[in-house]
Amino acid sequence: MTELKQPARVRFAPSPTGHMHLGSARTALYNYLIARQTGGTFILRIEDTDTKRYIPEAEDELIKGIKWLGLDYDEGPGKGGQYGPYRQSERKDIYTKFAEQLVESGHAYYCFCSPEHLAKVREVQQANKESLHYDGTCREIPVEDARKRIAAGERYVIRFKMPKTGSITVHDHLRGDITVENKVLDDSVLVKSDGWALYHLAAMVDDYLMKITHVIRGSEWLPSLPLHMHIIRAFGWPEPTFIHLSVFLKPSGKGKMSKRETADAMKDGHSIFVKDLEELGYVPEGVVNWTALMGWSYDDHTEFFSLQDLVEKFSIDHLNPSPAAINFTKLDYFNALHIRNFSDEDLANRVKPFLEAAGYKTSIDKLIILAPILKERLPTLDDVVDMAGFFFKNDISYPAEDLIAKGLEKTQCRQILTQILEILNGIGDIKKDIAEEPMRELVEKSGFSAGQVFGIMRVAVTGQKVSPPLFESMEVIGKDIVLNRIQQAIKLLD
RNA sequence: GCCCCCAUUGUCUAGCGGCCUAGGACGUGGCCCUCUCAAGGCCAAAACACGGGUUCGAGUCCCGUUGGGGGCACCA
Repeated sequence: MTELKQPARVRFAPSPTGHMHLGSARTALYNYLIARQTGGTFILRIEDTDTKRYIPEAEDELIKGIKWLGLDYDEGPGKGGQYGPYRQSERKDIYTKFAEQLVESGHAYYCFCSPEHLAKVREVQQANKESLHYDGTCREIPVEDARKRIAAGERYVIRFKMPKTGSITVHDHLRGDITVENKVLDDSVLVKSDGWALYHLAAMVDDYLMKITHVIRGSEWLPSLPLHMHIIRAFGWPEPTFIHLSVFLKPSGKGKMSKRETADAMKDGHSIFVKDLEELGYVPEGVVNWTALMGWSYDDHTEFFSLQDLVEKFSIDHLNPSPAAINFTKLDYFNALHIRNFSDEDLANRVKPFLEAAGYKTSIDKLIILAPILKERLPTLDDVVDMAGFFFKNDISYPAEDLIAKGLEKTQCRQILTQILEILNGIGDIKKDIAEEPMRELVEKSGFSAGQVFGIMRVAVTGQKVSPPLFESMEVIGKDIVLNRIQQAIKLLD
């Protein structure tokens, strides 16, 4: 704890090509945590160099998502910062400059191969069961010749000139040293024929220029770490600490979530997309706690963490490199745990939009009163609609048979209701401490079980077989409406 | 086909050579509490993939096998 830490400059660098999912959320979280923990800087960088896959709404969703999670960034789109711009689409010239520098220093070359040629090469390699790689056609074209062809209008890309021999050792903070033979590495394209840099170049350039100290990203990047390190070393830049996070697997642990499985999860009220999670009634505290623990742990028993706890306790030294299967039931658990932890006011405010979306007219005051009896019963905020909707309706409706308690006849139930009505009518107030005692006496006299009597009463008053505690509920509903509903129930049994 | 990574109960994980007859949590089963549903309490079943080494001693280190995952684009 007394360990001195240098302020980290870290970045979350998503591409705006789709919905923000759990994997991204965790990557963003971990980046945020070490930034805050070290008094460093959390940067948002949009990697939008692929104009073909660009989705205009995606950037907004991304920003909304990380803000919802509570991860505010220090530098990035909409925030500025001295290392901007923070959208790669606004940095094209920078990449071109560095790419040319690589050509100049002999670490890269111009390539004029057509896509058709490349496809054919791949096809042949595939047929021969060889590894797939560029065939090197343009590798040895003298730079002066290449420049002439470019001047003459030929289309070209810039490729990295990967050494043919030797090996490179890279370091991943979770896995240690990884050594690969250069000959299995490819002459990857750095700049496309449309002039846009590819990830491999753009990200390395930006990380350097933005003075990134720790690169925390998904493990799908691990195979290209050797290439990235070659690029970094070709420039002679300092090497950031690389941390490749394991991927999330589908609940069965067999592979990633497919489109189909994602849709099926949604039917169950679960999703891997941040925006869905919000709509489904998950709270950021729960999502953060849950995702933080998929791949990281504090000790052998502590599991409840607020964002602030995580800022204090997170450590990149306790990361787990193995892939983790998503466990939605555990998300439900963490979500419920955090909901229970909310103050009454907080819960009231968070639950209100869900009731309103369901068409109920609500008031914060009433919700604050309700909060204590609701808290324990809400796996998600959305559950408030089923659990507490009856507090906000004028007319409740339910099938008459719900009024007939197990083991009782219709007439017996009707009689009980009549007695309940009498008792409630006779007392001044239906507050719990006033109403409960006479009701218990009724149970005693009737010879039926508390479960039977209160069950009938519950349906009559709430219209539901499942509800928050009866007497507390009646108190909130108010005497007039309670009596009225019981009368309705009696009529229903006629 | 080639390359890389990973490997403790169903799932998330603790474990960094002796504190392990392997700990916690979710889930599951049972009991208690109880006006329903929850919440809470108690209890139970459930794991070191396999085979070789190294060591006085291995879940922990090394090698192999198997299994799983990821990557091999003018995507990120």
